[in-house]
Amino acid sequence: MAEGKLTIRQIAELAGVSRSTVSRVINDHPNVSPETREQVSLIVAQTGFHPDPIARSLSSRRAGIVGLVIPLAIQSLFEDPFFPRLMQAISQGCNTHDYILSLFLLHTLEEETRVYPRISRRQLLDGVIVTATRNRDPLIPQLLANRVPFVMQGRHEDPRVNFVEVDNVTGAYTAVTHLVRLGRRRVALIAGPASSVAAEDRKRGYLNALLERRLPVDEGLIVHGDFTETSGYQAMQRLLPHEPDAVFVASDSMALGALRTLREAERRVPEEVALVGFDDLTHAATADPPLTTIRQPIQCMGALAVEMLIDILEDRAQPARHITLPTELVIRASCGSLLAA
Amino acid sequence: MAEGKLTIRQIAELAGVSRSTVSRVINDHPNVSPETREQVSLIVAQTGFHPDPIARSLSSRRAGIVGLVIPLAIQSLFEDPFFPRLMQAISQGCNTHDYILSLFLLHTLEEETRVYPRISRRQLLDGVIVTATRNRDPLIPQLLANRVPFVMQGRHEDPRVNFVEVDNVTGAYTAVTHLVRLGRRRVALIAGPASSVAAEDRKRGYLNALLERRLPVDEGLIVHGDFTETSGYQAMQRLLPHEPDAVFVASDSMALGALRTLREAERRVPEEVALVGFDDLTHAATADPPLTTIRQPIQCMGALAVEMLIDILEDRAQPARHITLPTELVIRASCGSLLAA
DNA sequence: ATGAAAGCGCTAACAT
DNA sequence: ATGTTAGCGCTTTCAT
Repeated sequence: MAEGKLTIRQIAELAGVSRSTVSRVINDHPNVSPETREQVSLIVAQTGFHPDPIARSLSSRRAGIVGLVIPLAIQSLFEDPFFPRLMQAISQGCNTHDYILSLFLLHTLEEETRVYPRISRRQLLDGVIVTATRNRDPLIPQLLANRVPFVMQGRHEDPRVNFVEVDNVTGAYTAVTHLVRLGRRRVALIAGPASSVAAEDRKRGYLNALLERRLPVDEGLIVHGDFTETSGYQAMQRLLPHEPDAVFVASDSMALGALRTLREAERRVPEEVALVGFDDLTHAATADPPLTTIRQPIQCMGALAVEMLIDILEDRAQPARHITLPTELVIRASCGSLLAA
Repeated sequence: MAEGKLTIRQIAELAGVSRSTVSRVINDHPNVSPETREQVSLIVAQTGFHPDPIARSLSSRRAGIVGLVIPLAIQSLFEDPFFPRLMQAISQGCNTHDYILSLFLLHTLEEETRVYPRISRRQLLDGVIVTATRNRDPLIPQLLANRVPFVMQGRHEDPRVNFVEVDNVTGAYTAVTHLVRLGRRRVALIAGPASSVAAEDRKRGYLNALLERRLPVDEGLIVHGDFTETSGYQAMQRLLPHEPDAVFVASDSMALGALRTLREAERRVPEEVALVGFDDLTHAATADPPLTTIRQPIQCMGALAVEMLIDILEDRAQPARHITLPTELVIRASCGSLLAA
């Protein structure tokens, strides 16, 4: 139990073997006789010895640390539970696999330019998970150039990039088609920021649904927010003069904001304006009226991102992997499906 | 620019000096002549050399990594923006000081028992920030025993513990006194979990305010939640039969839940039941009615926690420091102050 | 002011 | 199966 400065050397002396043998025991190498292993393990357990991770990293060239990068965090990190849920899943995955998670939230472009190089240098970090990227995030080419193993949450056009995403196009398409089938003809869109890949895909799904039904695309019915409640509130205000009879909102947070606008404007939901959100956050179910939404498996994405990254780290170079998870339409009151009933 | 395997050794050769000298230049040691420094710096810049942080850590016994521990994260991390905001501030502080932030979210007791020892062993982590603790979190004695430098967000009874907290007692006292002054006589409390230090302090503030005004303490008017919206919703339901004319709710998230209950029960807020929350989250201002609340400086707490920890890391052992930040009563419609106007 | 040399604690050939 | 040895890349005395 006595600490002090316990090293592999002392353990070797106490066990009457060489340091290599202790190292082998610690790292579960095969070439150790059962008795020796037993003996050494005993000493290790008795002394409470734990190898110094830094020294271990220096010789083995791996640190057991995974980075999670969230660029431009300031926009919606505070308000939107998306990132907390993702982080939670990623953290859990790291805990399970005995990796340590380092968090890089980049709030400003200045921070980004300072911190990106440190992430890309592939020192300290074994691999990286990158999330919430805009279309041309400069981090990606840097990571590729430096051969840093990484996985993205959200798709990326470069085929070399590993990613886990959700089928945003189909999700949005499903939402809009659902509204159209219910008889809505002026379906508006509150989109996410133009720079976001997910937002872009959801917009495409919206357009696909309209085109397929031969419905006109009215530019006045398309407005942009930044995924926050406040931006949804403002977007809905801009939409009101164009008299939509339904709105597909690209995130639940924005949908809650839109709901607030509609309440203030005394428009009945879903009778006058039907609403479908995206995410299925906890708050969606308790909104007034409860929000119909496209559920995306956030935690699952996080868990898969970790799995994929660790696979890459431990197997080394494989062909790039792309996983696209399905979404699910969750029908509640806000879309008007339940009006007939 | 050519990478490959750039080490301090190559730089030394290129600059025609010894490795020690390069090390001195890199670390801004005084004993280097201006010319030599100039010369070496030039080579470093030209080659884009960056010392390997792991090797550096091994010799210097410091890694430049700070841990952030959030125990029992599952409860409210998803829903309540408190932690994201705190993390954001802590992350920013780390970025500023060139520390890397490692995140430890412990979701279950099993994870806790597995991960706590790794945190306490003071390998890899230079120091730790611990947040959201329950009364007797076993991590604290472990950290103290191992002499791990750490700072808590939230007070701790052991005087050796450094912490940054908010004056929860006075905050709650202010909220309740405000309600009493407005003529409310049956002021209820939706408290946080009994295990939380902050929740306990807010309860004490509530009790102090009642006692000072010689108002009876009715146990039926005190219920507990877990800081989430849902728990606030349920807590308010339990409160309704006891007919409070006001409620102090220990977090805005719970207050939003309480508001939902009151809306469903068709109780008018603030006319029939006045409400004061705690936190001043973004959603408080946009609630219907807008929520009177006790603002606490979350970001400031985070920033100060980082500053304090880094002071400790770089100055070494000082007497323990305790910072208590003030709260602020933010008056909106839900408390009834504006009824007269 | 500079360099030589001894580690930091561990892993991983290589030798036996 | 076990031990010997040479690093991993850097910092830091200690000489000079």
